[in-house]
Amino acid sequence: MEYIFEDFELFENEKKPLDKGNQFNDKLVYINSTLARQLHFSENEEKLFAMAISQLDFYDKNCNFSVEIRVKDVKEKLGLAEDNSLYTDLRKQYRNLKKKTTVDFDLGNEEHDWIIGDLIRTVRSNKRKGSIIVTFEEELKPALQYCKIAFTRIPLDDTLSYKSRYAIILQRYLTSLYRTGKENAQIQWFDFTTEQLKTIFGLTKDDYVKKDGKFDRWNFEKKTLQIACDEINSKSACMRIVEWEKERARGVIYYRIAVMIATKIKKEPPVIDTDIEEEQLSLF
DNA sequence: CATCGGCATCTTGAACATGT
DNA sequence: ACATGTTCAAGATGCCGATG
Repeated sequence: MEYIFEDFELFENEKKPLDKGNQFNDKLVYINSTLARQLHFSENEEKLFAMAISQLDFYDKNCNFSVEIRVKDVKEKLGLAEDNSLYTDLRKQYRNLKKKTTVDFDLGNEEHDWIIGDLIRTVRSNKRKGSIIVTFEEELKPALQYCKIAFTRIPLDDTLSYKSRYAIILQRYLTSLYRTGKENAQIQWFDFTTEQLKTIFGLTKDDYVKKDGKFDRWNFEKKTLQIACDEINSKSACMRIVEWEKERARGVIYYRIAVMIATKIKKEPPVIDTDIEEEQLSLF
């Protein structure tokens, strides 16, 4: 599975804003998984990145790939303490974040074979103004556009409320697959092989493999999928994992995940009972 | 009897907090 | 800003019972 850039042109020529509508296709998912494999953020880094990229506007003609972030707002959203170490802590976190935004893609076009770079070029602080300026790498615009879609089509508050990064990743991925229909919040099923799920979660082949070479499925489920589903169900404003199950077909074990996403959110999203009725869905 | 999946518990290391 | 202590999630280990 290699990264393909051929559809980047499509996005360049796309007229409507990338973060409106539901323009996802298989290629997005394809690239998404490549990015997922390369971007391994901790929870806080996921949040800082999502906040930064949510401010990026590709349709601003004067877009200079810089976003100004109010430290006051970051502090509030992440629940950081107001003390002298605030800027020191943020400095450290942004430093780590920048390091982890290194991407390495095969281009395979006539001009270039591949490209290596950091999605974030610089991070500057202006303590007097109380802001931090994040500058993204202009040369990686296509990758940033995919990130923009993937990271900001889900409510920022969902991302910010999760403790497990697997919840953030799973919601992002399921959202990219989910087709919004006329009916609000229909249940849709998605199948993943174990290998696909590991890729989505940014795990390597060797993760959750016992010393004897056997895959540690129980721990894998409990520590990634189960935690992610539980967090989404208890905290997300718009997504519910109705259920997930294992299925064996031709020796390969599939995970089938039933998900529903509300596009119109009423005041309080209902809690999902174990056996949910069709009528209840329309309320959601 | 051997293998495998299910499970509880132990270990470790990264992230976070605290003190200097 | 750095060093040190603390916490907790991720991963490892190994037992147990079911299955064939």
